[in-house]
Amino acid sequence: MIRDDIRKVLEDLFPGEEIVVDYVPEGKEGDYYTNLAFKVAAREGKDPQDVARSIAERIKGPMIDRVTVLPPAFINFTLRKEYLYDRLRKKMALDIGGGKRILIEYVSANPTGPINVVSARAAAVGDSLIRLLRKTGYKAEAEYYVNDTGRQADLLAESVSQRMIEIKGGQGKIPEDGYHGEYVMDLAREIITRGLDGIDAIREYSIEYFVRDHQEVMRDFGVVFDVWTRESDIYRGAYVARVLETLRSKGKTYTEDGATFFRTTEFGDDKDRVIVTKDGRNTYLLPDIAYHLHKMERKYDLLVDIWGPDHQGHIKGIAGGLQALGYPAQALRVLIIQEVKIKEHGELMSMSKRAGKFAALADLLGRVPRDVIRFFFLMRSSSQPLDFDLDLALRQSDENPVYYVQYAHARIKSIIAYAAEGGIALPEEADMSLLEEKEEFDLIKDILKFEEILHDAVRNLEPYQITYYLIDLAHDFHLFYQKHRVVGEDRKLSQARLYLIERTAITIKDGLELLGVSCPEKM
RNA sequence: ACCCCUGUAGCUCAGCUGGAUAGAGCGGCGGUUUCCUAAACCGCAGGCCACCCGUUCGAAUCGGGUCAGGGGUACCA
Repeated sequence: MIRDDIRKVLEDLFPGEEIVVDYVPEGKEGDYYTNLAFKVAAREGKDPQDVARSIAERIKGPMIDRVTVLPPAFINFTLRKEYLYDRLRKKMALDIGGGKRILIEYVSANPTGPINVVSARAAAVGDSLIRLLRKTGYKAEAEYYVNDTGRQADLLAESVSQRMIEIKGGQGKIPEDGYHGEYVMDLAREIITRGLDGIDAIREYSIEYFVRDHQEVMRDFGVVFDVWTRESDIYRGAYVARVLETLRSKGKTYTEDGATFFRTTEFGDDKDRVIVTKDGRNTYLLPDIAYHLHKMERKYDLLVDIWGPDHQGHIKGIAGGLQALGYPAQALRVLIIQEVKIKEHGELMSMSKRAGKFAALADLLGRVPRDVIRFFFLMRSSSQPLDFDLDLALRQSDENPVYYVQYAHARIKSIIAYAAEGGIALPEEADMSLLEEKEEFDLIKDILKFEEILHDAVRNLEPYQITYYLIDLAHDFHLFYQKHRVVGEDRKLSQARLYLIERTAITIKDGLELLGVSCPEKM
């Protein structure tokens, strides 16, 4: 990385100093800057600009063409052209992970209804993270957890069986906290047609019905999971019993009013949580801790959970559970993805399961192309609530940023094809010293920046940064295209520019790939 | 009452490990095509970065408080 190369030069001059190197804002001289002089001057009580000048004189590096000091005391670096050409020729150093194993669990929607748009956002983020981590040298696996047992499964079965009674002309009564959605009717009809009866058979069929549904919808969304783990497997493997036993023996539980409490307050929770109710049922927390123990025993270097905002309160319970079992706090990272609202005709639509007609991902996929959905979901930081602008998403024009990026790629491919027709093939190597225009350098620097963007995205586990980068890159390409002809009289120059735009196209393609968005050759 | 997220241009949002005149897209207004895709490009207008106090050479960014919006606070998941 260029950023690190510069940082190393500075670290040699100031060992142990925490050095910040960042991009120079548009319109200022230089490419990267450091604020080092401010810190040194503050510490030594000297004039920052004097300090900056004396530091600038001592800076030398093969990548640096010019060092400029700008008030109040910025030290700016202009990169050498030859260095840029050279970097462009080289492969990017993308092995960040060194083969570390990371498990990302996401979506994990209960098999009691269709997948909603918040889960869809988690799917887009999770899948993109998997792609990003694999690209950067991690062994990343995607996992979907299926809650196929417990109270919710019972409630679903009960709701379905009551609907079956209604369909048959009887008087059904759905439990108050049961499932009232229209989809339960469809399921009830299907079960009647199949001639199934008895609550166990109904439960099993209903659960499998939604597991299949989730698998299909995820496939349609282009999201592939490596492992589908079931809660029933966790029980069968006696993980639940083991967790309970371990917590007890370590004194992390106590009994009150007949219920068993786990001392989550020891791990920063605001109150202790029940894990076994007074009538002897396990709450969700216990099997969930057991599930995480199951993950841990599969030997991952890091567990990542992606949850919706409604699960915020459970972090302490799970994290505390793992710590109580002897695992370090850093072994688990929980990402909370904020909510999604669909906006149509300027109005936000309710996302409640019953009221919202686009609450289900399958419905949204029926109206908006997959590429657009995924791109839009990845345009915001996960920690930000997201308003999905349906009108903009449906516009197949310049205003839609997905097409803006894809178009840059298609345009490049078209130019390359045009050049080939005229007898100028895409060169393996080119004389890059012919590239001297500002727009050309901007493009080269953009391409090289990709490596830095990926590093940042990995560090923050935030793929949305890639989305912004791609819009930026596409813009700089379009700008270059507007000002300069690629295929022209000068054959050597044409080849150099072809090489440059091909590298641009590859970067766009790689970037879109990380987002799970397609990259058409023609538009 | 407590916990989490948020408050930046008319709208949707970047920027927040503190740094240079606060950026982009959309919307508004005005331009660009004898030429490789106009799904493009350029210009103009538009901001007490919610408010107050503090830390600092320096605050949209960090800390405390206030106000406003959303979500969560089950022996449900």
